[in-house]
Amino acid sequence: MSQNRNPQEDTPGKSAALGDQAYAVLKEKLLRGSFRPGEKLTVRKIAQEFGLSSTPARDALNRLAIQHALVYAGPKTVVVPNLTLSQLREVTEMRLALEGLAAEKGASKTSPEMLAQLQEAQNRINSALDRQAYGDALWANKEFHFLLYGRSNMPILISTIEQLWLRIGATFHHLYPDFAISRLGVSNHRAAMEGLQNGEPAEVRAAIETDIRDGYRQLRRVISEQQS
Amino acid sequence: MSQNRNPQEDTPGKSAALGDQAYAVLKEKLLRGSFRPGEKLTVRKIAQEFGLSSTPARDALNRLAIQHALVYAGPKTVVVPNLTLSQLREVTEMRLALEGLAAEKGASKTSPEMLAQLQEAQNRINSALDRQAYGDALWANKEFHFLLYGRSNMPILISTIEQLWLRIGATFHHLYPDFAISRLGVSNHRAAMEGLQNGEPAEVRAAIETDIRDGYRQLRRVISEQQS
DNA sequence: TTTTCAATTTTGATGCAACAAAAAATTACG
DNA sequence: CGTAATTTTTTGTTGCATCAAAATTGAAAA
Repeated sequence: MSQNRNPQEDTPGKSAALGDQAYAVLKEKLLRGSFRPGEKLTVRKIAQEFGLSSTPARDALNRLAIQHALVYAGPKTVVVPNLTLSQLREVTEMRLALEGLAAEKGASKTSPEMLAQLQEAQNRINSALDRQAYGDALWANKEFHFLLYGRSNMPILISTIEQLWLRIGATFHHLYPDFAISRLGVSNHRAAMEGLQNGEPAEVRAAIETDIRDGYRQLRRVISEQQS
Repeated sequence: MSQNRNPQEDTPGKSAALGDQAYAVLKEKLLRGSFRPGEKLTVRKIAQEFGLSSTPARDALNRLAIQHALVYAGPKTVVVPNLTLSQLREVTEMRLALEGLAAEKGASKTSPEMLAQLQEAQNRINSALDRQAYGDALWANKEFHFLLYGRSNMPILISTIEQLWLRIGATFHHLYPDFAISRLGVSNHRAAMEGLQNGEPAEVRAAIETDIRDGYRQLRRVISEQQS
């Protein structure tokens, strides 16, 4: 749990204010899909939960709302977002453009250590899937992707991608109570690592794009069923 | 001056809070490059300037800082950002991917009215350049681009692009005290409109990409000179 | 039973004062 | 005269009380 507002993009100063912690925790829960979409969050409830006054609690919620990690359902009601199909489609197109770019750039700066790290992340994905620990699987999956993107040395790009993940994060919640996640992207990840090993950035990009498209189909199904 | 937090992406509720106005005004000034990069902004100064207490003023500054429209220079000092060359390069690559996408999507949903609006915006750009009113020229230029992007019906994409413009906005400040802006993108804009008229989205995308690259070269020159 | 309207409670926004930490200014020392 | 230490000022953060607006509940009427 980092007390930094954004692990990717440095924030030179900005000591860990009290409200930053609440922000970080909430953000992580949102990313992992721990919240039920549509769940209502109030200043006072957060304040009580974290044991602080309303000012920093309100800060944390506001920050998340600005990033659209939370959305307004009414003038005085912030809720965990529930993506519509058209929003999911839009985010997917953006992810293809942005993560494609990040993957290609990251792949062009490969190293043996990174490959090992990726493999390690993949192992964790597999083991989590075996244990049916879908939350962990999603988490490790996130690490796999951002490990690759991180090599691009493009902090702004990465933080923007993170924003997109934040938006879809809550939707994952629908994924793991009932639905089994198929071995999402195992072969895609393997293809990415192969491309990496052989110094073929375009191949890595293609693999990641396919991975994104596969994930899109999964979520699309969930959202369709959930909307009906 | 809209009291809405984000003109592109709807925010159903969220009445125009007091601090929202300060936020909107500051954001606009940032976008137009009215601030000198490196300029220090303090809570109390903003509070006094807008005639409010520290709480909403602090809110406004915080929001801008989250979006990186302002950055921390120290633990207690937010300043108007001064892009480095590498940041400019990064933003440019992201703009190419994102605005290219938006342009192409927007172009595929063209209409005669839009063409007229674009032409009107272009006229305003030209007249502003004649008057050497560079602030106005930049403003009309922004309108031209977002008019096109707006047709894409992709609000998330558009707000993300706006974020990027927010980041580079302040850099424009260096542009217009001394430097004359060459007729930036006049021919590119014409090419875009032509492609639009002929129903060639790919052509529009190419024109916009060229426009972005041209603008990049301009800013690169300014930043290089300013850094030395 | 359903709908409408009023009363009640909840909730976000704001101003303000107090506090701690960081900046800036000033002084002392080399 | 320049540098380091110290004092003074500035500044962000937080808690809390208050207010207005919105959400919720409940009652009354159709």
